[in-house]
Amino acid sequence: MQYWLMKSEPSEYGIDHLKKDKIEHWDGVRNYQARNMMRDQMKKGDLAFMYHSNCDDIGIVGVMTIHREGYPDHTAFDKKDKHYDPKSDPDNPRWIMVDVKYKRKLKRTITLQELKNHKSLQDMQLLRKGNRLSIMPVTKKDWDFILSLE
DNA sequence: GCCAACGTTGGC
DNA sequence: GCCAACGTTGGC
Repeated sequence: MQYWLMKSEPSEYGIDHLKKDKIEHWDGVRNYQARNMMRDQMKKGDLAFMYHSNCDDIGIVGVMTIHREGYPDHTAFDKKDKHYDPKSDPDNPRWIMVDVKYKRKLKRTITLQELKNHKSLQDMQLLRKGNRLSIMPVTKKDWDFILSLE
């Protein structure tokens, strides 16, 4: 059982969308490191924070469950899709996605600024300078601590 | 809108 | 395999 953090822009797809949809595929990841984690490490039943980036209220907003393990991201084959990738061959898909399931919305947003203020979280990958990964593992220690802030 | 920090591409 | 140019991410 592992813990994760997954970034999303709420103007594209946020926690309220997932609350309504209940289950959604996490498509559009076009970064090899993030893909490899979805393909090799994410297991059904793992828990993930949803993190809102590029918005007025940056931070952790909810909890999701990994509902389906890695499978081909079909949006890479769709010419009309924003994340279309002509180099992804349907017979040998380059990109992977998982399905996530809504678990709950946090009572409040735990902001990036707040996370930065906690010494015990300073080693979190999220807080490392220049970090641009949209999917990253979270240790159980950090997971529990962050939830205790809620 | 700016810009630092990456990741990717492609010529050599 | 190197590296410059370019594109993207994401906080501010």
